[in-house]
Amino acid sequence: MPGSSIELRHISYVVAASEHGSFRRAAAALGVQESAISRRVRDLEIRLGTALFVRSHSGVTLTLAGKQFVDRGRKALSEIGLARTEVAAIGRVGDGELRIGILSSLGSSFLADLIQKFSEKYATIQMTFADGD
Amino acid sequence: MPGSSIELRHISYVVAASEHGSFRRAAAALGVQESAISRRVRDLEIRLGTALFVRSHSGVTLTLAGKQFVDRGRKALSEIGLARTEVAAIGRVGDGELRIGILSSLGSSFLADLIQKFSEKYATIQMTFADGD
DNA sequence: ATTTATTACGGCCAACGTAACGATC
DNA sequence: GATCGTTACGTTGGCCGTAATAAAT
Repeated sequence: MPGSSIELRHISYVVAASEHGSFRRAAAALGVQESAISRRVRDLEIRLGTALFVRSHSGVTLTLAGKQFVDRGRKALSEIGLARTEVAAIGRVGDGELRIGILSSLGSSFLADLIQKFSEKYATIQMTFADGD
Repeated sequence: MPGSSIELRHISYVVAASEHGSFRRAAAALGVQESAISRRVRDLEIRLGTALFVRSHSGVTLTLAGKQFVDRGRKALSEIGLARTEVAAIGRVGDGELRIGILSSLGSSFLADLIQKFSEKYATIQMTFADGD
């Protein structure tokens, strides 16, 4: 049994290999060993029941199934990339704008309760606790 | 240092938690322990730099960032699901239609070479080797 | 008492790096 | 010799389950 589920790293390997036309160059670009790409791709092909690449001594070429897989895989990777940037942007909204002159470690539960109640109603609140400056 | 990259399993946890409104019920639905969901989500939040859920004693609720993340995450999961079914469909095209009266173990290299040349030109060929019947 | 999330501990296995191999150019 | 993919071996780090903790209903 190969790995139990398809993960984004596996998809990255396939996409990189398709872009570079070779497991070797894909591995260099991703900073891993060539054998890692070879094994991940092979296990993925076993799980899918279909070859994704045709191997030759001059590199690798996508099969028809491989092309479809790369199309979908790229979209999935793109969605996650967008998720990261969007979430990071939201995380920065209001960053540093609210400053409360209490150290959280003092832990008067009044403030904690207040914030808790507030955050339950407005689930978008972002809290940043600074210890020093 | 939490895990080094966002993976599809982590996204599944977040989506399930958002659908069930609780880490506990999400864990039951996915067949894992509640602590696994709690840890994965926490590490993901650290990596993203933003809370995805507001925790309470009655369950969890998505933050604004969490909603965005779930939207994108669902699309990514959907793409991978489509990739699987499409690739499986392609893998089955022509299955069993080509039968060659030679056992691959006999290994006359002529046939192997022929198939290799053919598959280099038409990268969509699917090969199935049967030993017996 | 039940339901909720969190966290420390120990173990497992998926994935990796290293290294050796076979094949082609 | 250089480039390409594959495979065996040993290791490690990410993830999990168990179990204990804490807070609220």
